[in-house]
Amino acid sequence: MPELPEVEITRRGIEPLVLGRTITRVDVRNPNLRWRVPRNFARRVVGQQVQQVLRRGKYLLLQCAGGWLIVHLGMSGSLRLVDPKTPPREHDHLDLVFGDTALRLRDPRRFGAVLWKDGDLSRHPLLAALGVEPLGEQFSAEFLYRATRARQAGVKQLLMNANVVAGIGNIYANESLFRAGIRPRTRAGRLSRARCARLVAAVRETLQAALAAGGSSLRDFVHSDGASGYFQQQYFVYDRAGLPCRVCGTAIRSARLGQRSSFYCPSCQK
DNA sequence: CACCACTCCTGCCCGC
DNA sequence: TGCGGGCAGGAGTGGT
Repeated sequence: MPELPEVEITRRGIEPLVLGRTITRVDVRNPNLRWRVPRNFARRVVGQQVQQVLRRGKYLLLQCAGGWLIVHLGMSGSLRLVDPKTPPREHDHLDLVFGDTALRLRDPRRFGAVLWKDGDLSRHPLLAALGVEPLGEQFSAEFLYRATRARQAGVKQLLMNANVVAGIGNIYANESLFRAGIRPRTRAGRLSRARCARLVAAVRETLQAALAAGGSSLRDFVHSDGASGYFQQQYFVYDRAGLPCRVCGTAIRSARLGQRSSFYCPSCQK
C-alpha cells in the first residue's frame, strides 16, 4: 500500500510532467472516494495551471494558480501518467487531463481522496494539525523525547499518530522499531533520550531505504499502466509472524496493538 | 487533552 | 468448484 515513500516517489514521478501544465479536462468516472468528488469539481479545476507539486505526510499537493488539489492515495490508490485515450480499467475512477497526457487515479478500495481547495491551503482542516515531517529537520531526538513525555500509549501508536509525525504507516512503524531495537508496546513516555535518538535515526533510515528502492523503479512506477503497483521490498518484521528474524533467527511475533497488527523480534527488540 | 472504537471498501485467504 | 465469512488497512470522526 502507498506509504510515505511511495507517495514521495509518485510526487517525483509526476512533477516533471505536470509542472507548469494546465488542466484541460477532468473525467470523473466514479466520484465515490473517501469523500465524494463534488459535481462542480471539474468546473473549478479545469483551466488551473500547476505551479508546484508538494507532499505533506501522505498527502500530495498540487499548487495551482487559483487553489490546491489535495490527493490522498488511501491504502490502494495509485496515480499513473497515461495517454488520455488509453481505455480506463476497472477502478480507474478519475483522470486529470493535461492536453496529451493524463494523471489517472486507480483505487480499488476507494479510501483515497481528491479534493479541491480554493485559494490558500493554510489552516486546511486535513493538514493544519499534522505533525512534523519524518524526513525533515524538525523530527529530532529532542523533538521525539518531548513529544513522548507523559504519553501512556505504546511507542508504535505514537509513531503512527499523524499529529505528532506525519505519514508513518503501519509497515514503516514496525520496520523502524525493529531497526531501533524497541518493542512496539514500550510506553512512549518511558523512552530515554538515547532511545528516542535511535528511533529517530531508525525512522529516517527505514524511509530512506524505501525511497532508494522505489527510486530505482520510478520509471515503471509512474509510466507503465500495466505494472502491478508499488515497489516490493524485503521487510524485517512486517507480515513475518512465525518466520525467522533475518538478523538472529528468532521467530517473529505478532500482536494486536491499537487495532493494528504489530510485528517484532522478541530477541532483537526490547 | 489522550485515547479508543468505529467507519468507509475490496481483494484475498480460508474452510466447507 | 463455488460461496460465505473474516480480515487488513489510513485516517477522520465521534465518544469517553
